[in-house]
Amino acid sequence: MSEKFYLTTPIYYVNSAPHLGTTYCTLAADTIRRYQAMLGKETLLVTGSDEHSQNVERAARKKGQSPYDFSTELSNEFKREWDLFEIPYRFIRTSDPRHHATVQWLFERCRANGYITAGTYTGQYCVNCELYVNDAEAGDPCPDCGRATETVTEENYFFKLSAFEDRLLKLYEEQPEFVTPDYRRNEIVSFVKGGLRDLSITRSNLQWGIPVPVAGHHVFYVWFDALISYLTAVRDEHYWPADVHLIGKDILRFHAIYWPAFLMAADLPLPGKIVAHGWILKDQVKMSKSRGNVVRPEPLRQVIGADPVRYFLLRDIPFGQDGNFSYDSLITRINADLANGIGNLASRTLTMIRQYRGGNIPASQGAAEISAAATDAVAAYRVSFEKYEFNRALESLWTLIGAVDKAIVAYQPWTLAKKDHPEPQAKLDEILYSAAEVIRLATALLHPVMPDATAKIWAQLGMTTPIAETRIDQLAWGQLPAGQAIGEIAPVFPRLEAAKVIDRIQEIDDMEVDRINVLLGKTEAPAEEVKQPWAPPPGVAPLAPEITIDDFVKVDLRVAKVLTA
RNA sequence: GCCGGUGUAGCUCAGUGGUUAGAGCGACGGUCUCAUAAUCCGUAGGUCGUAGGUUCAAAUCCUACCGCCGGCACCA
Repeated sequence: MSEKFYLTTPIYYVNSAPHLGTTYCTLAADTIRRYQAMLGKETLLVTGSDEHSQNVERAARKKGQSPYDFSTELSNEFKREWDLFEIPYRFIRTSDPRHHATVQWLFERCRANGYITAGTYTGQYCVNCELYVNDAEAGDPCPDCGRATETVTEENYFFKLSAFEDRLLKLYEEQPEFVTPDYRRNEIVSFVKGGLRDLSITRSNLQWGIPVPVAGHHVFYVWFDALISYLTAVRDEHYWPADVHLIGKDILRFHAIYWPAFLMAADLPLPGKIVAHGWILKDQVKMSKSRGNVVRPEPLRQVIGADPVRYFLLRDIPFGQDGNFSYDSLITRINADLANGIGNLASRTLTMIRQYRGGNIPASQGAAEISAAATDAVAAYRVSFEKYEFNRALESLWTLIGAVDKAIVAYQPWTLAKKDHPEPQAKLDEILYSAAEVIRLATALLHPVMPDATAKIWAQLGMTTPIAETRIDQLAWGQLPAGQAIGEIAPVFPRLEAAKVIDRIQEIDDMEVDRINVLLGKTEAPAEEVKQPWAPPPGVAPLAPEITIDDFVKVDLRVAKVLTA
């Protein structure tokens, strides 16, 4: 009976289509899941869609659809994207009757244990937008429409979050990795130490939601709905509790505080850890619909391919921190590490094996320095990977790849091949075997990150066992069988030409935007204004015509501080 | 405002008291030829945010200031 490993992404809100942020999280989750599978575990990745909200209801109505039909189309959009990225998942919708039943069941359990109370909720509400505005004072403007909000008071049900302060602090202390990375844990600890207030978990004037099993009309509000989907997805299965909830830093508090408290209140086992990642910035600024700088995954996948995109995101961004996305860094990274790095190493090694050894892996122990470096790299990779430090894991592997490239130049196999004596021939076997064996080890370790490309290299090496069934905890130097016939050689990571690639991405992105706008019921294309050249605001003199560089060097620019005026 | 973090080469970062401060990428020059105009070698580039202090010795510890980032209750 193998160990199970259950992890989740957030269930994504159906107010928009997948973007690079949701894709990042899902790709990372897929990578973690594949890694755990290669440790021999029975794995499950759950993702899904969060559908109940006033906003969704309004968007659907505007488009002339029921909230359910609207949500169905959008959740299909997420499924479609993960399918295209070839990510295996189990999908849960909050509109699913099974989920309704689970939420109600959990509510009853919490209530039976005395953690649900009836109370009065008072807050600010925008009648126009039908929106609860949370940290607003009486009369504050609505963030959406700017009209004054009204103070509303209604009878609600509350969750006694305040009863869990001590137990939560004990959890964070006894299980320090419950919240990862550690700086996020510190934030959570200090927040809880500051005292917890009870949580209003129902609303009486919303329609599109899960009915609360009490007299009168109430539906569950936000978190006592969304979080519970993780449980719904595996209800009555051996997968619970989740080993990892992978989330963005913006929803950490709900996962690290509310969620364990709900589960404690219901006497259910707690998840293993909450892992929070950062945001992806586009050219150093936060992506947002209003800025019109949202990066969509589909053009990247179509033009560059899923595997290089996955590699870039995990290699270039320290997991947990915010990271920057730019076409320039993407293309540079792919060319340097994939095309010139591992791709070229595989290519040159296999070609030499074909040319000098008739396409059969030579028999050799390999070079001592390389086998030692490889053993270290494998260990370092695993340590970093299991701490979710993907960038460091990958970096340690590329140090090894660099060492092999260096060794090839030092050995000069093309010179050795011309010498028909046992000694140089043995040296030739040694370097060729070493290089091929490093490729095998690196490819196996990289398989969770780049499932498709690594399978191709695996086949080129002549491996006959499925790469996904390789046990990465059993990798050791020297397992590449001597005499094995290599497969057909073909480049796996072609070099990218920046200008062409970017043009093609833009082209596809334009089509994507149109398609998504139809889906969301938006008629006019938004955010076009950001592409307009900058214009001076009223009262500011228009810009003078630009000058050439030749004129510019003639300009004498000086800075002065005005002391009196 | 309060709390926490951070500021090191053009870019991304490593380096928590001890030799002339490092890596990758990018730039430039050279080289091999097995390879995807790849590899490899070399060069350029840093008053380690600023000002003090502790110490025989500080990027590394302390203080102040400046900049940036995060958290400070319901942001899916």
